[in-house]
Amino acid sequence: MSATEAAVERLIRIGEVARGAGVSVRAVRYYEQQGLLMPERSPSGQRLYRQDAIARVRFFQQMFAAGLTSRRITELLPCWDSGHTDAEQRAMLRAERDRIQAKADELQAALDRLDEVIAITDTHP
Amino acid sequence: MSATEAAVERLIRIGEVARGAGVSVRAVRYYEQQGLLMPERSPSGQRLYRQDAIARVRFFQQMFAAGLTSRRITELLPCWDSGHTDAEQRAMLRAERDRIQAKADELQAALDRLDEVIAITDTHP
DNA sequence: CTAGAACCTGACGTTGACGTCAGAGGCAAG
DNA sequence: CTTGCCTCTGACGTCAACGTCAGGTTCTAG
Repeated sequence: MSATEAAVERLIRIGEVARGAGVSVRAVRYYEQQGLLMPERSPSGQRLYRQDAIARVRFFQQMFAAGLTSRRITELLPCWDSGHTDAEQRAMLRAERDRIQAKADELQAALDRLDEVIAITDTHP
Repeated sequence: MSATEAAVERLIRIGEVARGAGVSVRAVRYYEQQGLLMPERSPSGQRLYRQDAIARVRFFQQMFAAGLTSRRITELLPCWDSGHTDAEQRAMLRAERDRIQAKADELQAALDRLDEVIAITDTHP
């Protein structure tokens, strides 16, 4: 494996990214539109992604599931990519963390109430 | 306190329900539209709620926060009110419970990833 | 009696992450 | 060459839980 071979990564098309990450092609295009993913283009205009795009999309899904918006993710992507932050970004990170924690607590409370109902209705046939 | 007094509950108007539960008046009307809340009406057409409407609205909020739709809540309200369920309702209860649990796990995973980033960026000023 | 707060019924607007459709081009296999 | 799959760019549709506005009625304090 020469140095030039190491530098030339195998690029993949949008379908492979979508299948790899378990999302739709439409979703991957949407992420680009939101500034989350900036693929190269082939001479004919087709999107060409690096391998790690799949992991990135999975990461986006995880953040979406946690209630972050694509806008918020774009603002925090530099932290993730460079490992460097300013004060404002650190504050945002902590704010999001606290928000997610609060939401997790809400979920747990709802879970407890549902479990109560389930327990009651299981003994009351 | 006579028997008739006990039977006549003090009814409240929509504003009091909304303030008591910490939601908007619009939200309370919306819940009625979705079949979640069926208040009486005064002769002039104003909605009159029983005291427990406030607790019900809080319950709705908790279920919404857990990702249940108003439709799902209406389907499960009989369980909650009567404590009685058929097989289908029990299955729905368990399905919702599992969905919420899965979502809680996702949240925890997202939280862990954010905490990683926070830890790294805090040591990398 | 009157001003202002609270209430009423529609009905259209908002937000986010996509789904879906139309019409046109691109790419490998036979 | 053509068949069939993949991809492209718009652009409109969706869904849920409300927000918001308009125009009118009702209740209540002074």
